Amino acid sequence: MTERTLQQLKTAETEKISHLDYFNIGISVDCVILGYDEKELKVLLIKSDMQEFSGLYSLLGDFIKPDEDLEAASYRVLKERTGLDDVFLEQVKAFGNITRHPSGRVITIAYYSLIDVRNHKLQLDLNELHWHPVNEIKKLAFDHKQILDTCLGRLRQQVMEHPVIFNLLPEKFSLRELQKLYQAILGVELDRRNFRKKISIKDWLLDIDEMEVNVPHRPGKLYTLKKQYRNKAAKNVVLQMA
Amino acid sequence: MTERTLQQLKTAETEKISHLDYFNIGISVDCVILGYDEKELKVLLIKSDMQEFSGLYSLLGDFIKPDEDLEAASYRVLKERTGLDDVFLEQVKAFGNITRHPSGRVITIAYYSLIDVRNHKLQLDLNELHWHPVNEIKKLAFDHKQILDTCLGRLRQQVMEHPVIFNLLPEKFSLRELQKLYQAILGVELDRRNFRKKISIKDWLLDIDEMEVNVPHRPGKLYTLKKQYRNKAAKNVVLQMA
DNA sequence: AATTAATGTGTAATAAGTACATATTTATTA
DNA sequence: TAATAAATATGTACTTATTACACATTAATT
Repeated sequence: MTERTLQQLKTAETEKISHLDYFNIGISVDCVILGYDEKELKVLLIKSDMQEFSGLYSLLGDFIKPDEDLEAASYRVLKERTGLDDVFLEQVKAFGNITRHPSGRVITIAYYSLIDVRNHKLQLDLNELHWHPVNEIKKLAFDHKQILDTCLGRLRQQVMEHPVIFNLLPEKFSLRELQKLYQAILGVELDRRNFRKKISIKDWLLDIDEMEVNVPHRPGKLYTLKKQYRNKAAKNVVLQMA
Repeated sequence: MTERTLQQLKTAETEKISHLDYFNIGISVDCVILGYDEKELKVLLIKSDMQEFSGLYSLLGDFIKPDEDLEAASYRVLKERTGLDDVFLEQVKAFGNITRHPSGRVITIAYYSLIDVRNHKLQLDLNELHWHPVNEIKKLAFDHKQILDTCLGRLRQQVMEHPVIFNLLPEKFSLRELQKLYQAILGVELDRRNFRKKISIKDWLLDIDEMEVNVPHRPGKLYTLKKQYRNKAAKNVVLQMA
């Protein structure tokens, strides 16, 4: 902020009209909540009942409260919608086209969140929330398709560099499950031996000396993410990037 | 945005108190305007005259107008402050801690911009703007040091992947100049032969069959960035990432 | 007992990254 | 004008990472 803008802020605080000029922009957060289930990457959506978007789904979001940090607002949306609070969440980008919201000017800050669907009990029914396979989504309300695509792009960018993908898996998982998940996110087939070599070089995993159970084939070893890489808070990820 | 939040928006529009609840957050853009001069990476700063930050410098920013796109706001700041309009600009991150602005709640969206200092005539004197070597900056007003560091991190991340660095150089440049700039940004020494190999593999450059002049040593060849990579608009970069 | 569907493992070939030295060119200086 | 300074231009051996690819083994199911 600069001198001149502070000047403007002070002016805005004393004059009613200026105040409205500078403060009638709404600010929201929107969360791309991703889960992995039945071999697909899915996103949590709610049906839009806005006339403009009838029949379309939208991301989960809410307005930011004046006394609420950005991260707090996105965690609150998650908590309110899913009941979860110990989840991975990272800011991706602000979206602010003038026309993006039919009811007025709303700038939104997009976050993406990764959730282990199997392990957490979500309270989906209460809110008419549903998981939708990301690959089948053609159109969403507002600019939410663009937000979704941007967040998926960020996820793909992060996934080979940082151990974020494990937030989508249960604590114990096999290398097959992990590889399938990478393939679902990256949209490519990976060679099994090369994949295992690559993962083992990163040294993220701990062999816990347990085996898969209830699989209709030879069970694989189970692994877990090493403790030092378990960073669910967005803060940690942000620090890594800086 | 969801049903419930739209509900809230509509409520906010009709009730005075709720309106103030949801709309008394200020939104600004702040620009990390980077230039390269005299072998150093520099950032354009203005002296803060807020009491809270006396003696400190701050980034260039302004409030977003209700009828103004985010990108338009940051381009406007650049244009007003430097007179430039054909520059590289990319959004990095929103910063929204409750306490980040002493005068009230202000969420800011940070952009970074890359400018060829030698080629553009900046109107710096009018605004009391000055270039500061980024390596000498210890403290800035607001959370601007954190914003600067985050933007520099983003720049470092981009610089080997995408041809953005050329926005800091004149149209024609030698490989020595390019290497010095990479070194300034990345903070490392690079081997000259390996650097040239790496750059030539990327196939970004066009040999224009000209030589440096007025250098106190053997002149090097001059190169220019191939036309297909000249993307100054932030839009293009965003698309690449998605 | 046979079948199914996985697991677990290694090597050769190619590509990319790193470390490193010498002859050449131009401007400057003695 | 000869010597010096400061850079340019260029290649190879070594190491590391990536890719392509096949077979014996295990447990559950039929």
